[in-house]
Amino acid sequence: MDKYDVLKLDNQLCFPLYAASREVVKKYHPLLSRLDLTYTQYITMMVMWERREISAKEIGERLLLDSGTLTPVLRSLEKKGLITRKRADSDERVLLCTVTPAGMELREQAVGIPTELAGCVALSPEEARSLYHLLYKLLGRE
Amino acid sequence: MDKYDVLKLDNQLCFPLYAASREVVKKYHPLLSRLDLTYTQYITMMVMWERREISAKEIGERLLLDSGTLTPVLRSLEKKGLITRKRADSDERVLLCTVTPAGMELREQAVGIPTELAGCVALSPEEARSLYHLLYKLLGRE
DNA sequence: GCCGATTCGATTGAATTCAATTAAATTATA
DNA sequence: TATAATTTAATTGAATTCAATCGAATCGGC
Repeated sequence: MDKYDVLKLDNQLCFPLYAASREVVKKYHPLLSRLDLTYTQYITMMVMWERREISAKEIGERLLLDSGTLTPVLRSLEKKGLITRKRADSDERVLLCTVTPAGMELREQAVGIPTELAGCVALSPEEARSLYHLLYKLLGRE
Repeated sequence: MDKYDVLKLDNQLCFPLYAASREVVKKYHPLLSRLDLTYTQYITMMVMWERREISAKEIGERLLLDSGTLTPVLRSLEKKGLITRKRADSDERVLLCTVTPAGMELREQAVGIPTELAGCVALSPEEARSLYHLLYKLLGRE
């Protein structure tokens, strides 16, 4: 036991968090490529399916993404015809995003993905619940 | 309760994993910038501090990173004088990385980081342990 | 109305991240 | 020994990711 043990990879909490996140996103790849979506585009569409019309700022708050990440994602979703982007009448600084009918249709093809992915995860339902709560606690959201 | 509930952001396990990973890496940023290291460079140096001499392939296995990510990281660490890169005599395909004296000295400045970061994390020791084990289980490594 | 502060989105630049491919070297097999 | 298969890095290309900065629009106090 020496003072450098705190710097061992196996003693880090952050590393498995970082690695697990990348591994799970990687598992989504084959499923999402069938919908021609990246993972970031997918979670953005999740917000759009829930809210139908929402400002770019609110999307960023929900996903914890800043505009440097979100701006190209939203543009790409608009280019695919899944959302529209327009300035709000009441405040020209606000970018309003609205899901299109084609965007809503995509939800039909996406509905199988969560269960399909759950099959790839080696956690019991209680473990998954426990992990979920710990992560939200880590995010300072409960 | 309709069939689209599985697509709600709040019902995803992957999203808080993805968001928490980015948030925690972001917390490292001010600490690591004092060492002129990015997070990826930091965990690579952790491996180097433990192993002193190791092949690029083994680093990738340890960090779950492929060569497309690792190659520029190793080059950058060499450029800073923290490691050296050379081909193995026994097998020219193997890239051997060795930590330099300057690289070992950097460990002295890094040793405070884990405890400094622990202060930013709102989890009790038991919760942290529990999260650690769940993440390694998710990674299929226990 | 006027001016400074704030908000919002876009832009830029550096670093990841990974799939897919290539190239070189080694090993295994006929 | 030839040839095929495998291993290991490197390269390429597309998409993130975020810090820092900018410009336009709005808001607040006077």
